[in-house]
Amino acid sequence: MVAISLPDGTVRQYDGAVTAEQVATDIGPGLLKAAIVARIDGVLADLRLPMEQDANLEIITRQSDEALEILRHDCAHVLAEAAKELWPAIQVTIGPSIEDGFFYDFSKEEPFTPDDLEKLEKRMAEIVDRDEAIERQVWDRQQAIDYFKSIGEHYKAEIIEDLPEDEPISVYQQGDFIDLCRGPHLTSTAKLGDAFKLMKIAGAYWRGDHRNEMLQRIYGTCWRNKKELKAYLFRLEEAEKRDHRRLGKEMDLFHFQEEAAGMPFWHPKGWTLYGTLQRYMQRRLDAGGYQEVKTPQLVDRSLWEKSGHWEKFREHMYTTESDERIFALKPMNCPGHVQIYRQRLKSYRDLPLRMAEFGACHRYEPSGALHGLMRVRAFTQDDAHIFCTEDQITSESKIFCDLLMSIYKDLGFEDVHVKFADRPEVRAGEDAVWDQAEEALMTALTATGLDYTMNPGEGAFYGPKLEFVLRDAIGREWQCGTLQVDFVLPERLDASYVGEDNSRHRPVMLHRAILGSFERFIGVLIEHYAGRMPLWLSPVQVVIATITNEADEYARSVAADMRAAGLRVEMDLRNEKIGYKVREHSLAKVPVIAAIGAREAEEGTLALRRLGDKRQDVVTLADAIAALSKEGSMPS
RNA sequence: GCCCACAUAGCUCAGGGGUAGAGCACUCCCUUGGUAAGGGAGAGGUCGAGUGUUCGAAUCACUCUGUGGGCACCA
Repeated sequence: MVAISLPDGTVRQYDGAVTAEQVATDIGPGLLKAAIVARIDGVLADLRLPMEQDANLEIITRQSDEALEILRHDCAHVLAEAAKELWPAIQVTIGPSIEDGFFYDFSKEEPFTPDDLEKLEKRMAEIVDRDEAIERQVWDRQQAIDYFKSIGEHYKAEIIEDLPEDEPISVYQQGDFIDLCRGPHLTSTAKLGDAFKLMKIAGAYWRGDHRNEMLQRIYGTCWRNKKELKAYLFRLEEAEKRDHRRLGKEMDLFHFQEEAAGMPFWHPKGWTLYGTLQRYMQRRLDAGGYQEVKTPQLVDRSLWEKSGHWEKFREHMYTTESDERIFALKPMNCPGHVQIYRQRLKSYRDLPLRMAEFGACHRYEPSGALHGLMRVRAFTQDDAHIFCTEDQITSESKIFCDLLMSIYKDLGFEDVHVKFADRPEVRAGEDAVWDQAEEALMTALTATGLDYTMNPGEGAFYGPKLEFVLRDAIGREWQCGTLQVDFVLPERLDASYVGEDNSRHRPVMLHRAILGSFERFIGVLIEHYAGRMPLWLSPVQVVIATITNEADEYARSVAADMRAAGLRVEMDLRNEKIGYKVREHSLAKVPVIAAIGAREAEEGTLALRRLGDKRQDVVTLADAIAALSKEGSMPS
């Protein structure tokens, strides 16, 4: 007897081994139809996997998130089957589900064309219509390797060869297509449905290593039903409208051009936004006990050799020669800050010493890495280094995290993804030092109570780091804030302090940035707000738009009064209809339009209209200035 | 850096081996109109750069630069 316990507490008895599919059938046709996969004793498995002993069973239906992942994974398999049918010589490699969809990497002589995507989609639909049963088989390791080699699937054979010895080799067959896969999968291709779409062709290195050959990756999206697919495609379209590169142009904030690839030209409005953000940061850092400094852009290579950056990053540094010496444009501020630190003998009483700089850095980033403001070659970090004792690491880290979260909140970011990146394979420093650094940082992170995920092996070469990650309009992740513990640089650049015991000690350096770079953060900020910045950050806070020329003089005096109150104001006295002006300034994302005509001029009022709002609010000039100044001043 | 695609007016884009087109923006004129486009006229381009093929190249080929999507990289 086999007893199958279901989530609602009921237990079903069977004479012998039974499959989840059978149980679902017994419960009802509705459940069977919706069933995607089973969870047997907490582990996801095929619906047709026989349960030979008592088990806890949960039928995962189409509605669940886990089912969606299975659908996407299956969709990848169907794509691979379609590709094999259309191009028999193609080699299939891997095809996992990912956020919103899946991809599959192929090795193929001729590149895929956009037309191929249509052909593939059509063939995939046919495979779904064929209702091919998807069957799991467990093969002998060598048999599997031989089989995949015999059909020319050398990548598959390589994957099996690299699997742990004790791992069972499971393959899935649908129609004539057999693929190595851990599963689980649907019972049939028909269950996939029709809510999928191939999105784009890309290149990707085999096993993610740039020394390997480049495969052709096809990305697709897959959903439970057409309605969800349509909603997703609509969401993408909407997100495109928030792209900071597009808004940067539309709102006249910045531009790029060929002669300075990866280096933004900030226009007046963009620079106003930048400046406002910088003043805000200055205020917060000042209140946080930081001292602001400024270090040289060009520094002799010898300093970079000492710091170790020359050896590791020389290819990515801009250099210039003068007086037969080689100078590098600074790619970072740390060595400069250590020079300032070293200028006077420091005591333990000086620590923690928090040294901040809005440091303009240049890095020759690989051409393929450039991406609007998010990844540039010239950028300004809101950088700071905290020189402290080992005992102070945890408390300083905690203080920093709190400051960062408070600033992010002011800037409209409530949910921040925190990652803890620990020791990389190639690193400087003893393991004991790493143990200590990681533990101190982890203690601080735990103390903040923030949720985090691990990012194994992704720490800096000199120490572990926290990454504060924000997302852009289409969900791409960008690291903005960071906190790094460093025992190495103080040693290399000989920073020290005199301790209570009257002998010399090495301080620890905490590298930290909150925005990361002004460029990237502003890029994220624009997308986050879809260009509709809060009043205090808006480059233009109010446009005074006249309805007729008769109001011109009043408009000028209103503008003067508002400017005197510190508001950023523009006037629109053009001979255009008010509807035209409203449209234009709305498209430019100006938060407040103050319309004035003869009536307002007469009464000393303004007709205020908030961006996107149909209503207008007629208020006196004095009230308007009081309210807007309050709302428009930066958070403190 | 690697794979694929793209580059035409300030912007968004159409066209395509025989000397360049639209809409918006811009300039001028008319219009002074109460909340997301009033009307008319005009000006504006070595079709990213270079080399080649051709009687002829913006169009075809190649190289380069830049951009987009990925991958790799990210002190």
